[in-house]
Amino acid sequence: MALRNAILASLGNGESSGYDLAKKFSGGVANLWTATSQQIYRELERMENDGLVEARTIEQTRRPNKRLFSVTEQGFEAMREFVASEPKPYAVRSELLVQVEMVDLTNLTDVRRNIEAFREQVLSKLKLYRARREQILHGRSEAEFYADAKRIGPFLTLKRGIELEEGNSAWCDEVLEALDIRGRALR
Amino acid sequence: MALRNAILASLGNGESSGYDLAKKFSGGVANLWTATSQQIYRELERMENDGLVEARTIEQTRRPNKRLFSVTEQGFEAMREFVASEPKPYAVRSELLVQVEMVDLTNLTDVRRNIEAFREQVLSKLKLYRARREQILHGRSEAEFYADAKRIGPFLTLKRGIELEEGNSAWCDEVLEALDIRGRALR
DNA sequence: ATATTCATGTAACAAGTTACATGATTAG
DNA sequence: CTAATCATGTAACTTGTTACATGAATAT
Repeated sequence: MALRNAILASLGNGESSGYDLAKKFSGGVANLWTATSQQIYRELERMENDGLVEARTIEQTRRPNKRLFSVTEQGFEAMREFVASEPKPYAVRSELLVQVEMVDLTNLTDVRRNIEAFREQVLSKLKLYRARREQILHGRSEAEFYADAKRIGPFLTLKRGIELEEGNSAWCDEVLEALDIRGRALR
Repeated sequence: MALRNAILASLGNGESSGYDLAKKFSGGVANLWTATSQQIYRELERMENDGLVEARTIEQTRRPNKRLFSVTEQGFEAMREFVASEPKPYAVRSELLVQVEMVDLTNLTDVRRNIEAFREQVLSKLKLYRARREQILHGRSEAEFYADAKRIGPFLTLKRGIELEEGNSAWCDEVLEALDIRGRALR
């Protein structure tokens, strides 16, 4: 019932296929939820049975046919109910953090390598997010945007995504420095 | 196999009971992983069968007996293997972010209320984390700490926790301001 | 008096992951 | 010519969540 709401939120931006949603939820653009394509196809089927979304099939000649899903009035009602409820506390699961926690009990250079690789991923995500931010603002200041725009929700969540990755990036730098100091001290 | 590593990391700080671990993993102190007590008891049992941890029973008179778990040599070997492997990308699941994404399609005041409540939780977590930080540093500068301390891993992950909550706090303020502007513009 | 803390667990169910399957198309 | 993209799904398995159960001790 939780992925369900994330899918509704995403379909609020307009109809899309399971495939499109899967791309958004694969740790990519939408920083608010992660899910695999298998989960999404399964959940879309259930949501269709429950009347929260409806699909129209697009016949394609050179591609497999696709089904574009959109939110029904019942789906919008479900969103209103969800927003009126108290959200569950957020959950973070980071294997990298677990590895860093273990650094003193295992291997410093292994951890270092994983931090460096992560740092690269973070920086490329950040580039994407910032470009998307500029695209949405389209020259307006934030205050102008908040007053004028059709929708501000997706922008506000994008902002959290940007700050999260900026935090990740700064943290990587701090950890790398700490590991340097540590390495010198232990030698 | 993932909660397993988080538990090993936690037991690296010394033996503890399922109950103690459950407290740490219930979204509380350890910002690197969340799990319920049920998951933890189940996983500890499996880990014991697999020889990664061992338990000694403490007989108590006025409390139920408790079992204190500690990492075996096999457990340490498992940690070294894990640290040598590439970590899976982190997963975030935040119902609040999903609600914010929906704000334009539902109800502004409901979202606002949930943000305000979240902000309070964030601030009290921050207070805890910062106190813990000072306690660990114990008057030393970070550089001194990195060179001297027995373990730096738990401190480095705590730092990410602090920055994460600072980010949450700043983001709450921005969202509240955005919703204010929005509210005035829509009136 | 009542709620919270300590301390463990079982059982049922929901959600998430991994592996497999298909098959044409287009970009490098 | 190889890899990636488009587009959908099924099946098996592993995790995570919720509900229930027990029962004394201590804090409000």
